[in-house]
Amino acid sequence: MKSDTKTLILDVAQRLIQTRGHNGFSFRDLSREVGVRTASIHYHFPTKTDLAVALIRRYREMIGEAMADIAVQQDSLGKRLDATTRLYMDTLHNGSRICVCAALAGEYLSLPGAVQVELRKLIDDSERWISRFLTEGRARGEISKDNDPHSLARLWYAALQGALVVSRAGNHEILRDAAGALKNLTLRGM
Amino acid sequence: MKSDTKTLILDVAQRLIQTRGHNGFSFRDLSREVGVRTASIHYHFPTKTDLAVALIRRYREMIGEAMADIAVQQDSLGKRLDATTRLYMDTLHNGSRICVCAALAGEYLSLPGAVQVELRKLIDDSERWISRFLTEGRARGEISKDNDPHSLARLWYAALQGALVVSRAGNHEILRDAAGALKNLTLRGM
DNA sequence: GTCTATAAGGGGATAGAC
DNA sequence: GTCTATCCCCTTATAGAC
Repeated sequence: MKSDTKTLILDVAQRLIQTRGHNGFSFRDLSREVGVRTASIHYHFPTKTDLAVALIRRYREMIGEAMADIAVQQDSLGKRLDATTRLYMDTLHNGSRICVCAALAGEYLSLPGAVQVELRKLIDDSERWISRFLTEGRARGEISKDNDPHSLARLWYAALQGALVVSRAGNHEILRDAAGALKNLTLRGM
Repeated sequence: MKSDTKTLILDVAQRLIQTRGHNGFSFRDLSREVGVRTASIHYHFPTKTDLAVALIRRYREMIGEAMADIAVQQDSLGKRLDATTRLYMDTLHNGSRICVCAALAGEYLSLPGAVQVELRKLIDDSERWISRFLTEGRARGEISKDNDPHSLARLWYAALQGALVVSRAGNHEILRDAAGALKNLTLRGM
């Protein structure tokens, strides 16, 4: 059993960050939900910064695995973009969560330096995965050669992150509409 | 002189929300920067919720005026989208701020109900302005009739908000690249 | 690994003097 | 309008018993 306290703390902390942000939860909140005292949480993660860093690192690995799965299971650009969009939709529909990236980036200038560093790695990684999908799709003629896959990847990533954030506060249809419109534009005429 | 304490409090609070988020600043922070004691801030805004609500309301008016100016000064869809993009770029380059919308939406589930309500109004308003630009542009034949202006407006708003958030934490070129790519896709072949 | 107890400071908010 | 003084609770974090 690796479903021990340490893992449970990370699970709960991640959900709290995705719903309330880094400054929106405390060790006390964690304590209540995990079922141990705050001192026990400090045993596993000496400081809140240690916890946040470990959490982002784990999240980055999870995203990496999910995107690698998509790369293996989906053979066309259209399907890969759909699957990526679905990944974000699932996040939103799982307790109104947004991506850890957008949640933390929103309060970026209040974050400890070590957390900022991990966050940048998460963004770089995620952007690279979408960039790879677009580059491979372009090589296979699935989108116009006029497109710069790197800029287009940044657009996709920004749009997905932003749609998640705005959808939660506004209307959940925004994510579906925005992603649908972007897919149409990306593959138009192909 | 309307540049009184109340206005100064709103100015500083807005900057702090745009850089650190709602849970990332305190009355003490305001006190230091405005130059009055926290009790004086409570005189102008009894609770932090009152302050946030007033601030979003004012921000919404400012955005409305800026978008109305764009509607008057720019006569083509391309120019209007460029001017809107520039509005967001200016925000990012003014002390690494993001839009009040994205800053608050990131910690949505930790916000007081009254603040959530004001935030939704801000999102609706902003989306409507972009939707109007796209609808008018479509009627003038500046984009394909295949586009649904409403979905496209949601894409534009999500992309701009997300690009701002991700750019600040990652790389400021993301906003330029994402907005450039989206403009190309939107006007492609026209 | 988890607990109790506690430190030292920050949080929003109020009463009442000036 | 702004101040001092204060309330009461929450915050992260540590020491040391079990």
